[in-house]
Amino acid sequence: MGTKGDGNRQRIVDAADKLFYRRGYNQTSFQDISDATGIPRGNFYYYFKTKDEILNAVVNSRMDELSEMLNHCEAETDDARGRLLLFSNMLEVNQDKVIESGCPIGTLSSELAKNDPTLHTKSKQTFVLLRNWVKQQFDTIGLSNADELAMDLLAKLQGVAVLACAFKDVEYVKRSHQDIKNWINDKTLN
Amino acid sequence: MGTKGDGNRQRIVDAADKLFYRRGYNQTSFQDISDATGIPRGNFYYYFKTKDEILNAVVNSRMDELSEMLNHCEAETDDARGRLLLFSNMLEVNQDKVIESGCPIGTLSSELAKNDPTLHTKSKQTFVLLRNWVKQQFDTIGLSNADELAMDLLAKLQGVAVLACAFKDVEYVKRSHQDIKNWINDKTLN
DNA sequence: GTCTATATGTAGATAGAC
DNA sequence: GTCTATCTACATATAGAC
Repeated sequence: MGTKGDGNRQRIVDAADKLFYRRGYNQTSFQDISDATGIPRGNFYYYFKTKDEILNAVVNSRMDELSEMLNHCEAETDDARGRLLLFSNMLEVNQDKVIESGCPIGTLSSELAKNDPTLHTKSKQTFVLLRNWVKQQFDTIGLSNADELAMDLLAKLQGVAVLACAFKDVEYVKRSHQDIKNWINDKTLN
Repeated sequence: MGTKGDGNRQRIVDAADKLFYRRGYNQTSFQDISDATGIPRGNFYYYFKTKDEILNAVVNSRMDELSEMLNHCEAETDDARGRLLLFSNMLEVNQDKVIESGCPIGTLSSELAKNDPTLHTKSKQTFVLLRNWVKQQFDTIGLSNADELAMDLLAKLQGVAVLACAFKDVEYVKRSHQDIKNWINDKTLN
């Protein structure tokens, strides 16, 4: 807190964030992060005891950014439907990254599910955050099955992300995004 | 062909298939496959020049199994809707594995998208096989947007698989499978 | 706080005896 | 065809000088 190293710590987290997304957690080495930041490998252990701790910091950082984005959606409009539509825009806004590397939340979760359960649980937190926020929007409208609708919306986004990345298809993303917006309207308009 | 080593070759492929699914391609070592089969590490290079070649053989093996399964769906009924419903049962039949490790096709594709493009292209073949088969079923019914419907169905399955694995939720799988069956009926019943 | 040098383990891949 | 021994590279992690 307030010490000189905080800048370096954040630079490590930011570089790891991008690399974990683009290459995966397991395929990202300390050397990769060192190359990206200019900070020597050995120095990382001053900030983090293990690679797991870097992942922890990355997930926390992602959740902070996500919360900010969701707060922005809330600030834009009082209408829950409008908030959900804004949220769903994420898919098309990030379409290039999604086509290249998939959804950062989904792919990290899928990767870590095959390794350490502790790491998988940590990565899951981002999904929980999303699920609760989306549920809250459906709740506001007064829908009794808000949590199921939240899961359905997240599943739609994840499914599109997996196929968009597999087939590298921009048009598919655009079409699917429109389908999702139609679905949101369908569920939220009485 | 017909030589003594074919049995060992298949044992390697089968063990690698399971390990690539449960631990991921990158996280599976030759030692892991050796432990699973009892065949020494160094022996693998008699059958495969590189690890990539093992992946190639695994994907080919998976496509053979998948083709067999799809042929089985076709043999069961002449009704395209019935075939699609049978196909969608895959989700609930394999629910335990899906919850533990996700969809074998989707997670492999997502993993390899972050590494070698060549490997990703290879893994994509399984998706292409599925897409074409599902499209063919919708075609049979006479739907003009058969390919879009095929992508939509695959996306639904992938989305459910990602979330089922992330949240480890059996009830969610069962409910979503029912939703998918309803969707298939909705699209195929005039 | 920052850096270099290094320890230790294990990965994929090879050589060569049998 | 099958196996052991080994090579080379690189992974995470540590020790200790500055």
